[in-house]
Amino acid sequence: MKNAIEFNPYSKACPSREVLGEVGNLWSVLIIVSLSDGPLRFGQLQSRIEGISNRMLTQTLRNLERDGLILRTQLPEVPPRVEYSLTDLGTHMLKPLSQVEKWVLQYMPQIMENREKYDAIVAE
Amino acid sequence: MKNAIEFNPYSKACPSREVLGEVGNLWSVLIIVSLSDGPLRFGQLQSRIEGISNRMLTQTLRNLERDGLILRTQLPEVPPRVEYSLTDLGTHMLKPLSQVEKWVLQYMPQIMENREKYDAIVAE
DNA sequence: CCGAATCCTCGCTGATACTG
DNA sequence: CAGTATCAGCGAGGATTCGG
Repeated sequence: MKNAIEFNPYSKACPSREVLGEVGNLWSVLIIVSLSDGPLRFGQLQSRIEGISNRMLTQTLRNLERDGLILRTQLPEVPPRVEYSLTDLGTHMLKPLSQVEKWVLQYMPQIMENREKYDAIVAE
Repeated sequence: MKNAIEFNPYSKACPSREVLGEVGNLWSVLIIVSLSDGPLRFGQLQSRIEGISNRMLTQTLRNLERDGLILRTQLPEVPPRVEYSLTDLGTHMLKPLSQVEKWVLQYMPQIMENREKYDAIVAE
């Protein structure tokens, strides 16, 4: 498992599966895409991503920081000011992730329609 | 919420958030990308996606079918033969999703490295 | 072979309260 | 402001069994 080519998310124990699940996670996507415009503070993220709990925001930020996708910068001020920004790696991941978000938004109407049809058929 | 432009995953109650979470889900990604080569049967999917349980495979397939991303085709044979294939909509979603998978695989080594560094620092 | 149904558990997640 | 700590619930998900 030394070479990149050997990573395989279809394999049960491969760490790439974990990463794929983590990166694809809703909160991660929303956070990463949010940071595409530039650095944001903890509170700014929390208000932008409506409904994310304190706990989940913290936890997801930590994971992303650990993977090196985002950078946490604590400014020496009072009251504390912490900014989160995308690293180069994070910027790379942003591209495909924002595509996913874009596609979902674009096809939402069709998906909604499909669901209605499906539910109507199943309900009969 | 009639227009596509009005969907917003940053809004708590918007259905696009649910869809984004569902599509980004690990199992969904692996299934959709798996089907990019052509139709696969239930059992084929289960063996390709190592470790997915009967239950999760069924459930995820149903959700994807409901959203209209995949098509379930039951062939009139004995024993039963069921094939799953991507719909046009599914094929559209495949593009960004396979990109995500590709990026993850490509940067896995760096991510692993970042994690080690992070853990080493935190552990001290 | 495909999958529905059931049971059970474990950890994700939210809510709340508290600290530097 | 930016978290950490703790607790409770609840739903995702695995294992197993059964049916078409």
